[in-house]
Amino acid sequence: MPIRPQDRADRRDLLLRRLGDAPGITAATRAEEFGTGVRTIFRDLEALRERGYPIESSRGRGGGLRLAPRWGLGRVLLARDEALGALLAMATAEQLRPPMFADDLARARRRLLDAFPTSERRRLALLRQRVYVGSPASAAVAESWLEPRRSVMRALHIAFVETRVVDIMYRQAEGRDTQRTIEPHVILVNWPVWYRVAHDHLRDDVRTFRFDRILTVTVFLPCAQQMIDCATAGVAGLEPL
Amino acid sequence: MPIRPQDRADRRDLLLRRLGDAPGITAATRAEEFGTGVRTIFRDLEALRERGYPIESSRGRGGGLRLAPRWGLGRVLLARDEALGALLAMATAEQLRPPMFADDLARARRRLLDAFPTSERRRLALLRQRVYVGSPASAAVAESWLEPRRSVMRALHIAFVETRVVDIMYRQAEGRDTQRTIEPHVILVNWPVWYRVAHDHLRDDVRTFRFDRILTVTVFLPCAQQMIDCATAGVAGLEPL
DNA sequence: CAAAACATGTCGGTTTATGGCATATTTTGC
DNA sequence: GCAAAATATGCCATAAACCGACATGTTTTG
Repeated sequence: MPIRPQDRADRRDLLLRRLGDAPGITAATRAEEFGTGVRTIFRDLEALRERGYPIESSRGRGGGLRLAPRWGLGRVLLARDEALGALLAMATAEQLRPPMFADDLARARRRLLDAFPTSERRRLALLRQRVYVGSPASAAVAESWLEPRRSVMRALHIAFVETRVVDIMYRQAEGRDTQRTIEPHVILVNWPVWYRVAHDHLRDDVRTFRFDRILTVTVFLPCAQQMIDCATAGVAGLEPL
Repeated sequence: MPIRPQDRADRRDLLLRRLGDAPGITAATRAEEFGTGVRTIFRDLEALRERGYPIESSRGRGGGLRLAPRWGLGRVLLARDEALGALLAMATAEQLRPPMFADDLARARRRLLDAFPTSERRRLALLRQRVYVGSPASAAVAESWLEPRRSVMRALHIAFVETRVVDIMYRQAEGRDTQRTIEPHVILVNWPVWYRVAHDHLRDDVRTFRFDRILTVTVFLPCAQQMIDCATAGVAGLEPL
């Protein structure tokens, strides 16, 4: 079952992954596997090592090749939204002050940020400081927590990472619904209740809004004075420009 | 200031990033920037589009190229430990049941897992289920929380992801120190206090251990009956095989 | 000591990538 | 409406690279 990678780069990526997957295979076997010459495999190994992958080899009978076992992942390809979700999750976790993996986490966050275009990097770097984990909700408050609407959450998510101004319809504790124009600043977790801390334009004050009490969201698009009701229309039209 | 990428793959990655960074540049400018022909740039564009990157172009005066602005990061290169840290953070954040970015997060987690060698993937996929966020610590307990030792945490981190058996020296609430042989199962966060839930071999029971009360850690290495005191010797010797 | 494996050098043939040119198409400015 | 500017595509000769094969050296194991 020889594999035929399309590209040289392809072949090298594949080889790297195989080396991590199944250690101890000889170069000759790999050559057969990829339908190529042995020399090519060694050239690939050289190139990979030059790129910094710690490929180990043992000579003699029973020898073979392997990628140092606790090393390198191949490349991780994340779509933008996935990377954003990951960043937010990492920001949240960091707020819990994990004693165990904090260093690795910080480095991973920086790497993830580096993958964003420079124009966004600065903005997203601050995102971490906009998530807070507070003291937990009282039993009574936690009791009343409902699953928030997905469509509302999608819109709030975007408004949060883009720091856009939104109009929301908010159901107050007494049951009255009011319209607010707020500037989303900060997310606050009083577990299991999630809040948004925002500047309320109407009251000119900082208030907290429970996610599950936000009924509809309207995002203001700065570029076109356009308003798109994200709660009903989805977010497809949100591409700026 | 022409840049000279080493490789064709390199050049294409660079081009992709530039397209996201600075939109609206013309192909001719890019060619000059990379010290290559215009034709090559167009070929690169073709290849990148084939790979699925939504590169937009506008013709005519003032036209140019750009990557659709909210799209694709380039490749994210994470070292193994960084990826593990990210996974753990994401697991922790997921336990908080974030209403906002849960979907993206789950997808990102899967992508990250896919980058691990198949042998580890299954094991790491279960890692998510071994992190719990419980009800928060009482004021009295939170008050007594100390910063745990870094060296201890490093060792515990490894023992956790590898599910190794460890010997610990544990300081009980009354101040007595006892030696335990425990099997690390689960991490429990009663914010801000982090616990390890583990099976205690001596008592044959499941107990919780506060991170800040664990004084030393000794990790058992299954392969060589060897024991390495990670709290003092670091973890360099932990490479299995 | 011989076999097995990694590692490296060289060489000729082949493949591929590249750059230049021509050309079509779309958009914009005048 | 025309010229200029830009994307987009095809073709081709050439230069670069890649590759396989062979030779050779080195390390490890039985």
